[in-house]
Amino acid sequence: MISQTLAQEVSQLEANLCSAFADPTRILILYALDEKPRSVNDLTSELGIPQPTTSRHLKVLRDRCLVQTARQGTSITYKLSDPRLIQALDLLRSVLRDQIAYNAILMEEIETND
Amino acid sequence: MISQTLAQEVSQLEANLCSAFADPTRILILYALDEKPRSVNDLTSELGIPQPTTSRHLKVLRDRCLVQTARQGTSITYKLSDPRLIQALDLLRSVLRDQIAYNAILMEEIETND
DNA sequence: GATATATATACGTTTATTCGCATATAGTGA
DNA sequence: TCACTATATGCGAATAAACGTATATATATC
Repeated sequence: MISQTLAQEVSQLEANLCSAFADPTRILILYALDEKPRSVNDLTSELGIPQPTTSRHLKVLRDRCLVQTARQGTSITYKLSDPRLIQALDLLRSVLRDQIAYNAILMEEIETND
Repeated sequence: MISQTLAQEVSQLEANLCSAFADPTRILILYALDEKPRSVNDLTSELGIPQPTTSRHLKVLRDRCLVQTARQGTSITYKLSDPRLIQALDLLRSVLRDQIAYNAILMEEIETND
């Protein structure tokens, strides 16, 4: 039995952090913010989604301290709070790439044996 | 406007992968499997959860190819399919640690100014 | 101070997730 | 083949997420 409560507490926090990644729009937002800081309006027009949707996704990221805000005159600029977030996402993306490559090989096998 | 459809498709896949991380029990399972491969029963008793719960969480991981299975006699051994999954989780955990450390400093500041 | 623009929130609805419990399925070994 | 054990699934209930539309808040400029 792995030491309970502490490990559970940590994994609870970690899962909560990860739940921010469990939405495709938020992934796009994070990568966009990694490229350069942007305002809500910038993100809204670049992603082609309604402004309230952008705002709500940003709130999810803000609540978990994944982004930081700074008012720039009339607008608010969001930026990534930690580059490791993108490092982690890139790692997962590389896993994804290998999975797809593997599936492609399987597909070829099937076609060859056909 | 960032090139749509392709970027969207990728982020959709990535979000789907990440949704596997959005549950504390699955985080515990992944770390346990990283330590060493285990059967469903092993995980069930180590995590202290009902067996059907273990099985369903494993299904989520299996559906996303995050774990691999091998029958060992009467039981089924699960193992991590890619070490990068833990690398990514560790990165996020380090972000979490820094967040907590930062909050601790803030707390001290408040107490000092009190 | 009033208006305009940027951002955030409220509300209701729809869709996913999770869980407990019961039960089904599938290998194994006699 | 039959029963035993390990694993998986079905079902219903409870909880949480996401979205569209409307609206509120806040800063800036006149």
